[in-house]
Amino acid sequence: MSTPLDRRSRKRLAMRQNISDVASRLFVERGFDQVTVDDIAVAADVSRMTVFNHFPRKEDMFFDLDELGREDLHQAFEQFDKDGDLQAVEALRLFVHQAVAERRPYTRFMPGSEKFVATVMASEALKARARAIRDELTATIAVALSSGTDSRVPDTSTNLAAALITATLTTAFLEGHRVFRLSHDGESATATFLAVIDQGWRSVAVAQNL
Amino acid sequence: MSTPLDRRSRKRLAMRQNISDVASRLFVERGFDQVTVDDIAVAADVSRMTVFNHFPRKEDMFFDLDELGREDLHQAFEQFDKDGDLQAVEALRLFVHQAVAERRPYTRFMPGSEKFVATVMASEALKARARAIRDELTATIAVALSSGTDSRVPDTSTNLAAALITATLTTAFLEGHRVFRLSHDGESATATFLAVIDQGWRSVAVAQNL
DNA sequence: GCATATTATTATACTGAGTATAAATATGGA
DNA sequence: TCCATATTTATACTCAGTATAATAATATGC
Repeated sequence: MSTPLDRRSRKRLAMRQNISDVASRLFVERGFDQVTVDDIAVAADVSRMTVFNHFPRKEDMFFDLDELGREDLHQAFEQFDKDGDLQAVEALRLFVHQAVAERRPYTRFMPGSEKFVATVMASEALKARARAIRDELTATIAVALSSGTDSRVPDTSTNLAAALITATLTTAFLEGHRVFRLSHDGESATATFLAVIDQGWRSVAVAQNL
Repeated sequence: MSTPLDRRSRKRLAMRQNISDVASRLFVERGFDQVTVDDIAVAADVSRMTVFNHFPRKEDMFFDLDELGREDLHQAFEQFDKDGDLQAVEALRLFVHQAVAERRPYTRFMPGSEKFVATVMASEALKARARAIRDELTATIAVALSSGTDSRVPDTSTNLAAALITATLTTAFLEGHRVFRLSHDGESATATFLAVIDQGWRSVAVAQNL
């Protein structure tokens, strides 16, 4: 998966990571909209243009996309046979459960992630980016669900299923954090998260059966 | 509902409408991102600040929110008893069917609306605003669904139901327009739209029954 | 090592959305 | 007409994002 990197690539990665880290710290401390790109450049001790060289949008420094489990998702679909939509949908549900069991970062409800979520919630720009990522995820899932079918391009039922799945994932995530904010109990937050997942998935199954 | 307006209010409304019309025409002609607020101000023969006085965001000139059926939605809920979620959900489905039957603007699939959708699709900024409106709608529906219950504040199941409903509405809309783009047949586009609605609503019913 | 091509950083200048403020103008009521 | 309240306007600003060209760092061929 990962080839050994030469020095240039390593330095580039390190630069990128440093900018992202510095920016994320500032965002959490002061709020996304209260931090300018100049602030970040100064704090990271680079020029403003270097920041934009690594991150085309300010929001990208906070949503470090590759960390959010996109590659995981691809793996999830590859792990299972896909000769029917229903199987792929169930594979996805199992993947989510597995991710929780393995305590992958994006499935954990704890003070750290609470601050992350709070920072997103406090900024229209970050919420907008989160919504865009959500829609990209819907498209990705729709394509994945249809890759096992004849047409290869998502039909109406598949697009509906993908939209319902993403809606479920989003709600599970939000409700999990809502419970955590109220209870400060990661266990019950996770339980809520998985309950929403399973409840939503049963709905998708209905949509799948025409 | 509407009180008779004095001249000042009438002038204000007319100014707002004119700016919105001029802007929308330019957006459709050239694309949202190819039109600056200055362009709009010049075309409407007002100062730039007047434009922002009536529309805090550039996107608001294209999404004339009150035209998109928000008040209709409130009416939809008021028309029905709400002593249980299931009834409110069904009321909403009937409202959508009724809106189609009455050929309300936002349920029509025709060349005019095709250009509208194409303009939105061609602009990240407009798509972002559409997503934000979608989330607001989800919250509105969640509150409406829970207003008949004891707690009055949406619980987890209600939030999931609202999210599934919005996902269904969005998919129905997009699939309707996709069919129309392919077939140029408003009838089959509408049929697809309603089919997705009913399919999605059956899913919601499942989520509602725990 | 040295010359050369490639890539990364930087300075500078620009566009365009959105905000703040205060002056000027229009409207409504007495 | 006089006064109060809205509305429009000019001006100046902040900040994200883009374009470009110069400089610095790194990789490669010799």
